[in-house]
Amino acid sequence: MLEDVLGCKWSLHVLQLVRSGICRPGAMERAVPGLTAKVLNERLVKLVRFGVLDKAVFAEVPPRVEYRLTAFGESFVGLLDQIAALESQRSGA
Amino acid sequence: MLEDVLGCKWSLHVLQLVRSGICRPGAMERAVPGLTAKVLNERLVKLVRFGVLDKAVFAEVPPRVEYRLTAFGESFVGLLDQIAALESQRSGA
DNA sequence: CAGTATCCAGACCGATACTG
DNA sequence: CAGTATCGGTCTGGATACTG
Repeated sequence: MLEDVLGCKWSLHVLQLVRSGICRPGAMERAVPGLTAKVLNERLVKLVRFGVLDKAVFAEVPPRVEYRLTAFGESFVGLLDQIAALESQRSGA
Repeated sequence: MLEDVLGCKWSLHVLQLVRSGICRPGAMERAVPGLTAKVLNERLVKLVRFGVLDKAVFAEVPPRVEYRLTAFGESFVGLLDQIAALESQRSGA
């Protein structure tokens, strides 16, 4: 699963975005240069399948969708953060 | 860097191997079906470059090489373990 | 606006052969 | 035995177009 989530360079960005409140596909697409709807969706779907994200669909018009971190997802990105911290600690300090 | 390490499906296996004492290329190749010398080496080199592994070359004949986890590497795999634990906890329980 | 299908190019993996 | 170079197949990402 780690493989699947991190096998794509965008996954981390997506997770980061959701965490910073950018939880709508359109906004994400605009926020990350180079990220296309297709890839974004692939990631989103997988993240949801893995229980990292939750999908909330609002039956409105225009359609609105929001993604949120699940409890599992929170822990998950937390660990990821620790790794990032470890890394910057190594290369930076 | 996370990207680079996990962008390959073998990286985790390699790390796991080193941790379990299988630290020589030949042994690794034999231990993991489907893993070829080329890919193994690519991973090893990158892992060393990132400071996750340490390479020890023995000037013997036949040539012997051993890879070990650095302090950074230890912390790194530790975090990876926590993620794995989190995951099994999620799907298993 | 969200999501999907199609097409194409590029990257990566895997096999083989060769050097030290 | 360790490591590198080359070549070919495959899989994935990226761009475009279309549907709900």
